Amino acid sequence: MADISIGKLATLSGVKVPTIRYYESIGMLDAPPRSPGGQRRYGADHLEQLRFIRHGRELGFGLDDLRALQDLSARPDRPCDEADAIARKQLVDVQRRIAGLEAVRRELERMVERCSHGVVDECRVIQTLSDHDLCAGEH
Amino acid sequence: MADISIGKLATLSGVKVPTIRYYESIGMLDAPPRSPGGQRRYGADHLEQLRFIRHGRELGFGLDDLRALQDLSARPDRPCDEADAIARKQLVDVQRRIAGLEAVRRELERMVERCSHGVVDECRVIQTLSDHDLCAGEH
DNA sequence: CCTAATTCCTATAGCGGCTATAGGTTCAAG
DNA sequence: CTTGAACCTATAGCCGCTATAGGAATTAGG
Repeated sequence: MADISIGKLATLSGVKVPTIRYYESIGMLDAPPRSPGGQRRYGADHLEQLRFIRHGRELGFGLDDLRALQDLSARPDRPCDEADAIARKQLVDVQRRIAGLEAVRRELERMVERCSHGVVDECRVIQTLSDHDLCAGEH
Repeated sequence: MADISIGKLATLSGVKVPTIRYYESIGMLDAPPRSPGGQRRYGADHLEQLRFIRHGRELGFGLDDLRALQDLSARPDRPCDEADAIARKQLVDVQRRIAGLEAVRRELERMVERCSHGVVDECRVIQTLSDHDLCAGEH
């Protein structure tokens, strides 16, 4: 499991090659040793680190939050309040975004349902955009 | 309702001053006439145009879609199929995003609920990020 | 009418989180 | 030993703004 090329690491982690280099450049991923010719050679620890980042990104965490969580995971004896707080903040944020998108979804459904498939002048889609008062609720 | 300054237009439309200038710079908003000193002077038509854009943005449309919808609304005798298609595409996209966020929300709720409020080593938040197998579903 | 505060102007850079391109080097298979 | 794939760096671009700097114009008050 050692001396993995960046391409192999990309396949194993599901993170694209340029993204891996980007993570290294901003200090999210430890810089690996290099081959004699200067190419990156990763180990199992890098794969683990990258999977942690990827999983966090899938859950919508920002890279700064993930950096904080990474730092915490390196100190296993510290209380986990901070990690908990970051996750809760993320949950609240996701809930807020869902609520916003639900309102948008309802409005779009209304628009599309009422479209008469006639000409633009009578089109509910265009009308609704022009006049917010045609909307059912706020968004 | 004529000769509105950019600041007033911002208040009336709910779009910030730099954003209005940005919209003009990318051709989303018609360039208004200028005062003798070179300041922008808007009319009621600009306000309407800007409210259209703002409303569309609130519904999550991209600026390219809004440009297409703007063009359509200028041709009231054309069939509204295209506007309908854009709105439907947007609805599908919003539904997809909601579904993704719901999956994320469930996972975050699980993480947070199971946090024992102990030390990092036993923290479900960190553990789950490190090991995707601890997740209930895909996301 | 003059001043001072506020608003306005342009141009440019930065945000997050990548992604794409160009032009070159190294590696691995045959 | 050759070829072609994968690698390297550096830079620019994506979206939709937002912030900053360094001025010029406008407006309200005295």
